Amino acid sequence: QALSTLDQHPITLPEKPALEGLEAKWTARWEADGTYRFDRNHARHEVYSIDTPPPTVSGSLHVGHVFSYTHTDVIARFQRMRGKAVFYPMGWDDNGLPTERRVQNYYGVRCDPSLPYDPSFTPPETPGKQAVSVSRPNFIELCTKLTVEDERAFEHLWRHLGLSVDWSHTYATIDTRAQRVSQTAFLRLLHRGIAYQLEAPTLWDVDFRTAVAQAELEDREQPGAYHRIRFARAEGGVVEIDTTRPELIPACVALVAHPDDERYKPLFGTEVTTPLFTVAVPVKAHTLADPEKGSGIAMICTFGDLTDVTWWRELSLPVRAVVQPNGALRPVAWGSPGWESRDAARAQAAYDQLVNLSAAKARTRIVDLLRESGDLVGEPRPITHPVKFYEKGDRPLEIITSRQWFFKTIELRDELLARGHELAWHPDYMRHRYENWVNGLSGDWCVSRQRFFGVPFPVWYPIKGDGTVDYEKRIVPEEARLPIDPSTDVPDGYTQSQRNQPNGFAGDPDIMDTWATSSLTPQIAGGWLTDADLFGRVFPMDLRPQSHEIIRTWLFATVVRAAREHKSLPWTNAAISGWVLDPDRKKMSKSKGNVITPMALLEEHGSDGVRYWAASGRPGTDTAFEPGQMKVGRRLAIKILNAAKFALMQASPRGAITEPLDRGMLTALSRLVRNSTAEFEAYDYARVLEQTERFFWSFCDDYLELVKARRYGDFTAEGAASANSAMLVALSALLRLFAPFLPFVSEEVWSWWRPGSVHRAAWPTPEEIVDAIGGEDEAAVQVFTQAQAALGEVRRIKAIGKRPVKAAIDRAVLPKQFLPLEPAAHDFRAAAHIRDLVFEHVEELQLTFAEPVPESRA
RNA sequence: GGGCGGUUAGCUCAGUGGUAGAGCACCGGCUUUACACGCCGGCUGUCACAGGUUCGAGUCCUGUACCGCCCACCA
Repeated sequence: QALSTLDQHPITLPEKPALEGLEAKWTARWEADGTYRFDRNHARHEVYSIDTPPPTVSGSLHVGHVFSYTHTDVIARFQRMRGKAVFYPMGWDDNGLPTERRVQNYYGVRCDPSLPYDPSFTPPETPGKQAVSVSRPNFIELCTKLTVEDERAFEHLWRHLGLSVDWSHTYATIDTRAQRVSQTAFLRLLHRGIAYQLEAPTLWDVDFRTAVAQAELEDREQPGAYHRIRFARAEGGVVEIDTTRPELIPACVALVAHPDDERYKPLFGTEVTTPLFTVAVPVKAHTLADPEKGSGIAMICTFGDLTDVTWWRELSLPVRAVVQPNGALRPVAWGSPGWESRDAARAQAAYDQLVNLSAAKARTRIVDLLRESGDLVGEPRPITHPVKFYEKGDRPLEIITSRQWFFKTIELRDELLARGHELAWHPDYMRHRYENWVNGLSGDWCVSRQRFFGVPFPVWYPIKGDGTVDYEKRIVPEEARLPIDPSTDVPDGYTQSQRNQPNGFAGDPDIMDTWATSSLTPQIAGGWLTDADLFGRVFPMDLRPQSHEIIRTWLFATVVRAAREHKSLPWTNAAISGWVLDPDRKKMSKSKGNVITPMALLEEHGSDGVRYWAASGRPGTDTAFEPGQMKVGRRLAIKILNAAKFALMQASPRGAITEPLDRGMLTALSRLVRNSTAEFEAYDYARVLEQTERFFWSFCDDYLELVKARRYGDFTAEGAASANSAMLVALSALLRLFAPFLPFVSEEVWSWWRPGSVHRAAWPTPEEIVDAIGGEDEAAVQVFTQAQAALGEVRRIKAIGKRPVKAAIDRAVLPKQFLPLEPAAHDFRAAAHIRDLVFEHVEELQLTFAEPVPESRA
């Protein structure tokens, strides 16, 4: 800011500046003043909009959240100071299994979707031993009630951390608006044939009893064992297969080997008989069979793994399913249609020992049976192998045939790759994860879950006269009716009494995958459907901040939905945060028991101190949890208080900035501002902090120390005026450079002498700084930088005091380096902390100042 | 098996072809009138390894090793 404007405000300094209490003071003030309120009276290009990740409120916030949300806030504050109207909403992810589990335990209830809504229901005071069954709407009410309390605690923490969120723009992924967006988008996809229903083998969690999507899988290395099993050949003899899942022998529908495998070529087209159950199954050829694995020939079961599904589909095999949704083997009447056996009595006798056992228990049992029957060759050979798990599950996934909703995504692959290319990634290499995922998509997106707390599918089905549900004839509501819950709401033309009756209707029992709703966060937060004016000003958004492990889920799904609904990207930039690692280099997480309460950290180190540590983490880079860095940040904040106090405590006289040291410092500062702005534009906030901090410490330790005597008036009034004015110009710019990182201390110091909030002040420009000295002063920069270097040398002379002074100066004060210092010589002579030693020998120094400059350096 | 990062001081990490850096930790000195929550100084390096390009490589290229993450078809 120009010198003249710096003169316009009175300076009010506290006796003893301190960080304590700044969070409470300024969060209240910012709220009262609406400092971070989004002003929608701006066109799209004047807006910077952020698709804030909605944290899962049923969990607790941990230091990883503080880390990544600080990154977003730093960017938001920068953009705001650059003059953008920043749209920075906050969402709460309260939709999904984690909340559901928490509510069940907290209130002692269980959701039963067949029950009618009870408006007068209140949960028991203390959860009873027996869970109380409640309707889905009642269950959702309890979820909402509990999450509201969680959200309050989260908001308090976020405010204390200093997030510059506009708290009038909040949403929850289960709230009415989100449900309406989610259901509307679903119905539109349904009408366009992009959402479809299919009865098909699906990955299934037997504990949660729900389908899960490809994106929610993880592989875990599990102990297992190869079992070599004999199948009887029709013409006599046996064929041996290896399997890790012998309990699925009753579900075996074929054997398969590679078409080029000479060992098994003679068997293709023949039948073999399964052990124990004596079922005749064909031997087939398929290229997915690996001759190197096991005995080279595999058993196909319905269904042991995803390869089984592929074989089953491509080889047109029948289904013989034994695993139930709860993971136990279902009762089977051997000899009945589909379960034909050469010896049904023997099959039944064997199977009766397995029925209703879990897969793991059935495996143990069948091994005994196979051993007794002589069909087990040798003993099981232990191995460890990757097994697919639901990421939140405890038991391996099964594959169960069920009716599920899907969104077509495979057909979109090329467009999705193009969108990923179009998106600006920070850091850029994160785009590979997305491309990797899109290229590896193996099926359409299964979006239905057999759970309760979520957005229901807004669909009913007519029931035929014979009482069967007609899934082909869906009944869907008008968009204007949304959101609806088909388990309690009644379709037009029906009455409640016709629910689940012949010639009546049935509601779709499922809910949507949590990503099916959270993939619409830009639409939910931006007011799609409800506030077209707002939506037009914020969408597509500017920034999606998120962590890298959910690129394949949240980021991917959001890109899919925007491509479908808006034919665009949902945002132009994706900023990917790394993880916080504990001292063992492991990701900090609740399960590992190494999580530190964020509020305790903020109280110990101050929000600015914690933010300093967080903002030092570069985009995408995993960062060690390091309280030491928080202490450093806290010290920096304290230093800012004290340096500002020094600059402001005797801020007159003021006047033209004439001294070379002052002019050089400001020119260097203008270059810092130029670089910082470019780095911030490139989302490299950590570098801005690092370089600003470096400049600031030198500003304190070198510049302020050198000009101290001059500003106190030891020389001329003009010299003092030059120093005072330069310090004010520098302080103004430095405070604004620090403001995105250290919002509390910056605001505190700003309030001593500047009007308004620093967070609404204009981001500094190189021009405003050099304007104060009438343009860049390159010669003065040399004085300034040489002064910094020379000061270091001079300090060493002092420290080496025991050596002969002449030798020390010869070593340290390289004459050629000192030439540009002559204009600052009086500052050097006056600098208190070096005066005592060095300038006893001022004669020597003056001699060195007089050395001519070598040609090579001129 | 495929992909992506990383490897620099005891620790955490910057380093954008041109004399190896910062902070922390450690050791020593200093009540110095903004700050002892401060200031000053010191110690600490086969820049993972091997080749190559270049006048010059921590930096660019090739390969190897190790660490981490993402993905993949569980016989």
